[in-house]
Amino acid sequence: MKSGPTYARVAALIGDPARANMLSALMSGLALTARELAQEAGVQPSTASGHLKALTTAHLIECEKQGRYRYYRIANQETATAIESLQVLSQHNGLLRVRPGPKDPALRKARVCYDHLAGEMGVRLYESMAARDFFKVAADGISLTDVGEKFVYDFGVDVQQCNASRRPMCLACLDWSVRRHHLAGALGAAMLTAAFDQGWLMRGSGSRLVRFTAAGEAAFRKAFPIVS
Amino acid sequence: MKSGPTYARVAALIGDPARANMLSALMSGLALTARELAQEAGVQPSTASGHLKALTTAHLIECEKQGRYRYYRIANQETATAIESLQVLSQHNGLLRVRPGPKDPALRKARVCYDHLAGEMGVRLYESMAARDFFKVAADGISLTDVGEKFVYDFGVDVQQCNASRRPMCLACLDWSVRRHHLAGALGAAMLTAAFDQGWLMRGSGSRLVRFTAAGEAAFRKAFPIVS
DNA sequence: GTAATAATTCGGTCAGGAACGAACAATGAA
DNA sequence: TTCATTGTTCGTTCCTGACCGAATTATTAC
Repeated sequence: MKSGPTYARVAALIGDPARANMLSALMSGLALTARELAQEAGVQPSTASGHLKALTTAHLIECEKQGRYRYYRIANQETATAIESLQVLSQHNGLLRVRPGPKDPALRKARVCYDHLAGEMGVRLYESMAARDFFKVAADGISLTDVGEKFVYDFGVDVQQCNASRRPMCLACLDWSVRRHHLAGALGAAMLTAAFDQGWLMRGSGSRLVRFTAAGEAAFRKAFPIVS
Repeated sequence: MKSGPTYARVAALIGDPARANMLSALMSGLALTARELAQEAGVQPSTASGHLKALTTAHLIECEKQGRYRYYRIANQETATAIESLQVLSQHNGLLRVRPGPKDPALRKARVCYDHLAGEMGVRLYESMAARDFFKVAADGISLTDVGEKFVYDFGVDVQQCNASRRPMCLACLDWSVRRHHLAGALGAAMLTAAFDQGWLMRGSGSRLVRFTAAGEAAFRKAFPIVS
């Protein structure tokens, strides 16, 4: 019985540290370029290319060409579920390291996912805007409606500049801490910048952590009410 | 970033073909000896010993000493869940091999899990007996009550001989096809043998498949009614 | 007591695959 | 056009870890 079960190959793919680092980065829901993933894994681009090819042929990730960039992302929900269950398993079995106590709820509440807002507040922003029909859902993604465009303009976002960037305008990014979506893409980044400019929040001690000021949180909740 | 995320180590452990073969065998819910697992993996006992040590220290499996045997089993539900999700992922992505069409439902209905009955009929047997208080649940496992002992005696099982064997008498074995329990252990094996002796069922074409005769299925359903 | 079996530890061999650098192809910017 | 940047392929090096066999320990059978 030389060859193992079919799932052994998949587990071996996830089991390599470099590839696992790439997958972890992609678990943010963002699509990243090959170079960014090489950086994330701490290997040379040539090495990363081989890993990305292996992951792609196994259908764990998929690739989208945009100009000279290649954006990679998690291919399907099954892959995300498998990685999540492995995370759960390693945290459960690794009795060594405990989750940070007071830091964790703060991170769950609000953090930066690369350059946009994630956590509960990020989910609130997305769902509040979605409930008010600021987004238009198309086959290739989501985009702003007219009223949505007016809203983000009033919020302090230069819509023209967002459109000009090569980056996808709007992205619905799955939030793995709360299992719901938040807003990513150029618009997500621009809105976070606008919120910073208005003094609503500041970067916290950790690299990903952001903290709302008291007045900023009140203003945020008013600007993004929960609409049923 | 040389070292990967914590779950990479777990995935790598599962990713080795020999270890994956062992885990697959243990996913039956049975506790197996080191030698049986070496056989299952197709490696020498010395090699298997190293694998088992690695899996044990990672808390993926756990070991119980009984005389000169060491019984290994899946350590916890998190491990089983992770392996299951990897199975799902590999089946979903491996577009190559399709599940056998007509064979599958028959296997779901009734099959042999090593030496006892599994599948829907196995679950029915266990749940029917449990509903009639034939089992007594203790901290270290389940055992027969007095009425249960009388029942299996009438069924044609030599209870004395079952007790004499070193093997655990009763085991509740999780059935991965229906996510419910069926009866394993010495009693499970003896009851399957008794059912064979009564001519209720026969071994099917596949090694694990068993088929009920029409009369046998009727008698089985009468002997193990669904009690609410 | 001796023999037999289960399981582990240790030392040595060897292949798979992860890493890098160099060269090349593709695309966008000057 | 020329240059810069992204990403891939190829050839090479090298190290981890999977495997086996022999020896050792522990337990049961005779």
